[in-house]
Amino acid sequence: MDAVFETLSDPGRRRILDVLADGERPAGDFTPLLGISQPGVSRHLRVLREAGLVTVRKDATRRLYSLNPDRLREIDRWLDRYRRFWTNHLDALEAHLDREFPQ
Amino acid sequence: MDAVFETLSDPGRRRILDVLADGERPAGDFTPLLGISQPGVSRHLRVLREAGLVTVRKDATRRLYSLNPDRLREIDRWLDRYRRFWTNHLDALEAHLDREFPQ
DNA sequence: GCACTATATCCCGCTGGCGTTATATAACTG
DNA sequence: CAGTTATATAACGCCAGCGGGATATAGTGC
Repeated sequence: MDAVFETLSDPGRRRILDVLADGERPAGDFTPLLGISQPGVSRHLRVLREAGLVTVRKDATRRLYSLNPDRLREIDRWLDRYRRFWTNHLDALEAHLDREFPQ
Repeated sequence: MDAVFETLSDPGRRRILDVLADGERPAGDFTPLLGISQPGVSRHLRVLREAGLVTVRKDATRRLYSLNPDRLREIDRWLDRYRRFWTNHLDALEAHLDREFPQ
C-alpha cells in the first residue's frame, strides 16, 4: 500500500500506467513517451513491477508489460474513508455492498 | 494533481489525513501521532496545505486543520480510467454518464 | 508590557531517488 | 557462432525531501 503511493508519486510512472490502461505494451514504447533514457525507463518499470502495479511476459526479446489493477483497487478502497465527503449516502452504501459482495 | 500524489507519498501525511477524516484537529495533535518533532509536523502540514489537501483556521493560538476533500476527489476521478478493471460494465457506464452529465 | 503557549520558519546534515553512461544479459537472425 | 536488437543492471553524480535543533512569530492572560 505504502509502496503504491510512493510509486505513483512519479509523473512518468503514472503516464506508463495510463498507456497500459489501453492494453499491454513492450518496454520500448515508453522511452519516447517519457523522453528519458532507456535505462531510466527500465528502472521505472522495475519500480512498477516491485509495487505490483504491472506484470510482464516475454515475447522473444521483448518484454510486454500489462497493468495489474489490484494495487490500484487498494487505492480505491483507501478512498472509501473519504468518499462520503463527495457522494451521497446511497452511493456510499452501493460502494460498500460492492465490496462486501463482489459481482 | 501531480502535487497530490507527491504529497500522499509520505505515510505520515496520509496518517494526518486519516485523522482529519474524523473532523478538524489542532496542529499539536499530530506530533504524538507521527512521533517526530513539532517543526517536522508543521512542515508536513505546510505540504498538505500547499497541495490543497487541508485547510486551516485560527482558534486563539491554535491552528485547526480540516480535510479538503476536493483534491482527493481528483484521485477518485483519476481512478475512473482504471475502474473498469474491477467493476462491471454497467457501473462503468454509470460513472461515465455521471461525469458527462453531472446531476 | 511580560511570561507563556502554540505554531511556523530557518538552517543544516543526511539519505534516497532520479537521471546518465557504460556494460551485461538474453533472444533472434543469418 | 557473430552480429544485432531489446531490455536489464551497475556505477556514479546530483538534487529534493525529510528530520532535527534553534529561533521567530503570533496570540493569550495577567
